[in-house]
This record gives sequence, structure tokens and C-alpha cells, in this order.
Amino acid sequence: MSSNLVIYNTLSRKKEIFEPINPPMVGLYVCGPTVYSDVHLGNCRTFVSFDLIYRYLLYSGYKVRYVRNITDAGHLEGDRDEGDDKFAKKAKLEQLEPMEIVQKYTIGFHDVLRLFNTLPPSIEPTATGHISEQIEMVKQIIANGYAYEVNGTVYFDVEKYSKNNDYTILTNRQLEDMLNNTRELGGQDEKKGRLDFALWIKAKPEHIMRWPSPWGVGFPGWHIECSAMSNKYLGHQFDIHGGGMDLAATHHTNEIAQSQACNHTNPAKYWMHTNMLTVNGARMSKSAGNGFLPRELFTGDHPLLTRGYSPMSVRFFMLQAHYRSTLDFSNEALEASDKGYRRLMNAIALLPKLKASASSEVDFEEIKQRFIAAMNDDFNSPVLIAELFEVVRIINSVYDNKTKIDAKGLAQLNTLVNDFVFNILGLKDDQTENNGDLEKLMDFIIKLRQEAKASKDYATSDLIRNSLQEMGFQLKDSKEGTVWSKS
RNA sequence: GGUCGGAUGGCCGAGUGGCUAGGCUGAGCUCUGCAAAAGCUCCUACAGCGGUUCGAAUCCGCUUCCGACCUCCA
Repeated sequence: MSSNLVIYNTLSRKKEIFEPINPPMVGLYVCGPTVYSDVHLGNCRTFVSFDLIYRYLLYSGYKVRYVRNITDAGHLEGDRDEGDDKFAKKAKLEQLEPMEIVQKYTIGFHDVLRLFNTLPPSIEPTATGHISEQIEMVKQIIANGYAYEVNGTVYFDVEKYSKNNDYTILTNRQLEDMLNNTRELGGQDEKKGRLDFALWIKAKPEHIMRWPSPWGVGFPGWHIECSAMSNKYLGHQFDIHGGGMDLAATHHTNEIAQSQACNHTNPAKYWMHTNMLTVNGARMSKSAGNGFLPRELFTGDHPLLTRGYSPMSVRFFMLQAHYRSTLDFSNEALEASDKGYRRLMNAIALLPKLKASASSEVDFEEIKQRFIAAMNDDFNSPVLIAELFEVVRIINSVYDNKTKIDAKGLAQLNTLVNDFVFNILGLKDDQTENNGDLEKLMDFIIKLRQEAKASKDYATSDLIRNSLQEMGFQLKDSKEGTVWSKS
């Protein structure tokens, strides 16, 4: 069990030693998508980041319960209290039932995350499946005196809450400034305070997604589902709550307030926020219209791309930046990391061909400690990848018989690659998923070409190589023989 | 306007009081029938201006520029 893991906690704005509440158990809650449209790459980055975090916690020996919700109800469009439910609105546009929208985009979300090779969460609860839990939570908040009802809608009383609690604990803003700077919402406002937000919203007659409640027929407010579901599956207080940075100021601030008002505790010990994916320096977002869809990226069907990039190459690109830094998305940057990714995978593909020597010139235990040190430092995957390229050099050198490693070292090397590249970074070689027949066929063709070369029939050997190149297979000759890969 | 965070070599991106990641690109070399791959070598940067220090890209201050949040968004 790793006791040297350090995590940047948004609450304190500094790195803290990770000490789980009930080791070796770790409760991890990540805000999932609102499934009313396709997930874009920015969304994916967050889920890939937390996938890395989840995987490293598992590697470190923790028993992790990873909860990631699906928000499929109650997310308002536009101004907080007068907007339509996003699902109902989208359903009208697409002439579908709201739950058809939910189903469609939930499946799309899962498909994309599978391509990115993310592990599924332990529990993936939906907001619509937890209406009664949300109602119970709202009731308790009212009973505790922190919410009030107006005409079938229940609001959280931020001003009252602020008297005994630090509402802006996550963002360190001044409450007074927020009060002065919050946009005036117009004369129809029923709220007592301008920062108050809805816990439960009265449904208009035309509203399709609706549930009975003590305050009449309505639907839950945006933030309450995460509070209710994290509480149900992870308890009043759990270890890590995560999400994109854009959620900190509003969604997570309100989640903390709700849990504090209901259960008298901050729901999570560590709050982690992943930074934004940007395009030309500006945040990729649904509303800005600069969102890349994963599909466009994989196929290259986008004005900013010269070609498509594989999901694993994109995952590698994301992991080459630290999760708390913005990552700028460009064709050039993708091209660069794709080449690096291929270099890494090509080296790893040589592992089965390496031969053990009697002695060893490499200390893999020391390398492993460097890997662990990188990841223990707030999941610093870019540093881990930098160290990995040191190993690439070693593998190539051993393959060329320029460096010696013994049988034990070879075993350690295999374990290291398996643990850190495949299990922790969650990468896989998307070009070597061949079937055995192809392998045999290629071996045969390579043998034919070797014979042509041996008799200096270079016309034939080049014909074979060039033809295979055109079919998408690349041959590389070396003293050890010829290896091939898809190009 | 308020709050917060950034500015690193041709590009992407780590790091951080002295030892000056890594990937990509470019140049040269080795290997090779040729090619590809691989290896080696070279291109040594931290927005600007002050200050603290034996020493700062790293700490402090100011300036300029950029972004995020404050309004739905991972």
C-alpha cells in the first residue's frame, strides 16, 4: 500500500498526503455526463484523467469504490429557474421521448469511453433512478432550516447557510462580491436571495419528466442528484470527489452546501478538479460550438485535422499533459504525440524477442521507484511517460545486443511495462490486435522475402515490401530479422 | 468589473532556489543492398522590468499578454 501518494486538494489549494478515511477502502465519486448530447473530447479528458487516478489507486493496493453518475433529469437550460429541462427540450427537437434521448446518449457515452479503454465505474447510478433519495434529502435540508418552498419549488437558502458555513470554500470567492456580481434574473424571481438555487422545481403542465413530491409534481434541481447518490453509495463523507474544473464554482459549491446542510459534513475529504481541453487557447465547450466529437477525431473528418487519430493515440496525448494543466488541442500536437506513442508501442512489441544475458547492466528496481515517485506526485503521468522513454531506449538497446539484462531483469521489465503502461496508463497497442492467421501469413511472406534477399533478388524483395506497404503493413529489417507492423 | 490560474526552446509539454525532463520537428553520423526502424551527436528555453539571495526560470513586487469562473457546460 502506498503511503506516499500526494493529491492536490482544491479545498486547501495545495498538495496533501493522501490518507483515506477507512483504509484500504477508498470512496471515489466523479461527476458524470448530462446525457442530452454527444460527449465531446473535453468531457472525455476528464473521464480519462479519473480513469488514470482510479487505476493508480487500484495499483497502489486500495480497494476502491468508484461511483460515476449519469445525470438524466433535472438539468436546467438557461437561467436557473425559468428554463426547461434539457431532456424535454432536446426531446422536442428530436421528436423523441426524453428517455430515448437519455438512452441514446448514454450508450454513445459508454461506447466512446470503451474506445478510450477506461475501466467502468463500480456503480453508475442515474438521477431518475434516485428521485426518492433526492426528495428525502430535500426534506431533510428543509427540516434543518436551510431551504424554503415557494409555489411548489424548493430553494436552498444560501445567505442563511453562509452564516454558519463557508459557502465559497471551494473557490475562495468573497460572498459579497458574488452577491453584487450575480446577474439580475428579472422580476419573476421567487427566490429570497440571488444566490439561492433550486433543489426541487415545480413542473409546468407541458413538462414530461415529472414526479410527485411533498411540494407537488416536479423534478429535481441540478445539484441534488450528486449529493443524494454519493451519500447513498459512499456515505456522508468519502475520500475523493472529482470533476471538471468548470463544475467547481457552481455545481460542487452547491453540492457541498447541500451535504453540509443535510448531513453536517463536507461530503468529501479531497476535491480534485481536472483542467480544460482547449482549442486555439479557448476552452472546448458545448455552448461555444468548438467541441470535437470523438468520432471526428478518429476519422479525421474535421477542418482542423489532416488525418484521423486512434483512440489510444489520443489517450496518450491526454496523458502526456498533467490533469491540472490546460491541454491545447491541435493537429500538430496530436501528430507529435502519435509518433511518440508508436515509438513506445513498437519498443514494447520487441519485449518477447529480447534475450536474457548472464549479467545485467540495468537496475529495474530503481526505475520502478522513479515511476512510482512520478505517479505518487499527484498522478504525474507526463513525468511517468518521460521515464518510460528511458525504458524504450533500454529495450531497443537490449534488442540490438548493446545492453545486457539477465533473466530476472527481463521479468522485471515485463512486469513494469504491464503494470505501468497497460494497467496504470491504460494504454494498449491498437495495431497488434492481430489474429493468429495473420501472424502466420506474415511470417511466411517475410520468409519468402528473406530468400529473395539471400539470393540478392532485390527486385522481388522490394516488390514484397512495397506491396505490403501499400496494403498498410510496414516491414523493418534488422540483424535480428524482420519485424512488421501496421502503418 | 470581481475572483482564480497561466506565460517554458521551432511545436507540445514536465519541473522548480544551484545538478539545467520527455515527446515531436530540423541537421549530421552509425547500421543497412536500398528503405524503414533503432542508436549516437547537435539546436540549452523559461514574457518584460525591478528586488531577495553566494546563486532564480524557480521566491517577492510591478508591468504586459492570455485563459477560466462569476451564466448551461467535464
